[in-house]
Amino acid sequence: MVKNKELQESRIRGYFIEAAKETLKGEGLKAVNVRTVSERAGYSFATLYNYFKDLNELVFICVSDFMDDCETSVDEHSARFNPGQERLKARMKATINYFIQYPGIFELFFVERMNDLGSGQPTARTIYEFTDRIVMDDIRHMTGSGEVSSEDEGLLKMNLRNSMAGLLLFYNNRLQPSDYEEFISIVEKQIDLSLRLCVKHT
Amino acid sequence: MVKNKELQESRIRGYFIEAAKETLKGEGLKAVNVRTVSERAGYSFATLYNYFKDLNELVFICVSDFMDDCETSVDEHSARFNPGQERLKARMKATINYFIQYPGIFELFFVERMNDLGSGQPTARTIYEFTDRIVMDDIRHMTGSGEVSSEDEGLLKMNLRNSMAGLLLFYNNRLQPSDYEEFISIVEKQIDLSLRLCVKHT
DNA sequence: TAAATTATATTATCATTGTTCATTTAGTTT
DNA sequence: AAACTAAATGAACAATGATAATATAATTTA
Repeated sequence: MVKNKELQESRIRGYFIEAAKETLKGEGLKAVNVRTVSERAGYSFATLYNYFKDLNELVFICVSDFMDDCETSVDEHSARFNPGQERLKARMKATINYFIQYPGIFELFFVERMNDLGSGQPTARTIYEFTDRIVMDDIRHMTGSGEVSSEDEGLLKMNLRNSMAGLLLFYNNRLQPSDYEEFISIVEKQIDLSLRLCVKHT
Repeated sequence: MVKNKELQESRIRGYFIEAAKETLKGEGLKAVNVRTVSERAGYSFATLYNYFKDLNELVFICVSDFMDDCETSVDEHSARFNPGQERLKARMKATINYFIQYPGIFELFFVERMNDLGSGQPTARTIYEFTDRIVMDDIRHMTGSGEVSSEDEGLLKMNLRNSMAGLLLFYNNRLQPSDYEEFISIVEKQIDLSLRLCVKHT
């Protein structure tokens, strides 16, 4: 029966994916290697190659899982706000907090160049668009209500995207600023600044 | 004679450093390995360890060299402008162009986490401050002339720093946007936006 | 049910890269 | 020339990604 086989296969793939995700969340990308992940999944390292082309394929399957995770977390943290500026801020902060909580995932998303082959290209676009998707609804809302002009819509999105990536890059990779409190205060300032640029009469 | 020995040693160190820099500029961080670099320097791989603690030490010596390179290039490209807004823009663009020209160096500066040990910590701070140093003079000038309020001085610096890192991160690592022309136009927009935020009556 | 076939998991093995160490080679002093 | 010192190197090991041949388990067929 073909159906059973598919189910079983996808379960085993799932064990490897789960193991890779745990390792990424806990110890980061550097700790993800064929032997560690396979052992965590309960298989020999060679078995991994029966279910994935190579380690990269496995790792980048995790990317889309984490995107869903992150969006869910952001939705939860912003549900109590009305659409618009306040919710936008909440969503930005939730996104940043997600990546702070799991530096390994940030690394995976933004830092590790989508290795070599064509398999990376679509992933790259997905990630790029991910950041826009996080803020899209609220920016649309603000454009709709006239708070943001339609020329500024794209600029705001761009500035939020770039500065968020920059903030996380410096904080996660460089430990700068060194403590979390200070970092959060800088995040606030950066988001307010982006909004100040574009939002009329704040 | 002790002096001779030091000179000879520092020359040989220089051969390794030069080889590492060439490889970084040309093929990027991934291509830098003990054997490649040593061969390029004209020595066996083992010789490298007579002059450097390990490969990381060698690589991070390159960082400060490249910072100097970059600053020189930025100075050249902005020399014809008067201090202030226009020169600031020119310097930002020159910085971005430098890293576009050598994606491997960007990777080295911003992406590769200063590995593990304590040797990384000071380097991290140096790099963080590097971006500020690029724009410092002009922002000071604008504060002095009253174009930028003293509260906004820090915000402008922060936004420029973060958004520059973000822009390069997306462009270099993700090839997004895909062509250079479009990227440059986005860079223009981003810089203008940062300035718009903070500079009075532009 | 036993044999044959297929699917799955694993061990053995190789290639690459960073690193160390003992040995060789070259240079210097006596 | 012999003894000594310093520099350069090759042999070797560990970690990691990957492949392929073999062993094991499951399934089908006679």
